[in-house]
Amino acid sequence: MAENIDDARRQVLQVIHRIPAGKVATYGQIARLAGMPNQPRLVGRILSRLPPGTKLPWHRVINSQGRISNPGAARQRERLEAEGIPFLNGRVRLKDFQWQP
DNA sequence: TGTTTGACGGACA
DNA sequence: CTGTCCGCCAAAC
Repeated sequence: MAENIDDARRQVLQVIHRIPAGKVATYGQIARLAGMPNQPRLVGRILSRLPPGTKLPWHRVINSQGRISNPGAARQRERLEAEGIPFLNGRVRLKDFQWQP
C-alpha cells in the first residue's frame, strides 16, 4: 500500500546516515544512491518532515551548488564548520568536500 | 478534485 | 554571476 514512498524514505535515511563526518552530499547524490536517480526533491521533502532531535546527520546534505537550502541555514553551517568543512563566500567547495562513496 | 509548493538538479540565455 | 524553463512527485491548499 503506500510502502513505495515509505520504503523510499527508509533508503534515503539510510544513505544519509552513511555520510562520514567532514564530508557532505548533495540531494541529487542521495537520491541516486537511494536508487531514485531523478528525485532529489523527494529527498528534500523527506528531510523537511524529519522530527527535531533526530540522530540523522541531515546537516551534511546540501544542494548541488554547494549551498545550504534549508530553513536553519545558520545552524547547519555551524555544524559543518565544526566538522572541519569551510565555507567560502557562503559556499562549500564540493570539489574537495563532497562525499565520494 | 484541480492547482500550487517546495531543504532540488540540470540545461540554457 | 543572475535569471528562466523544464522535469519530478508527495503534500498542502
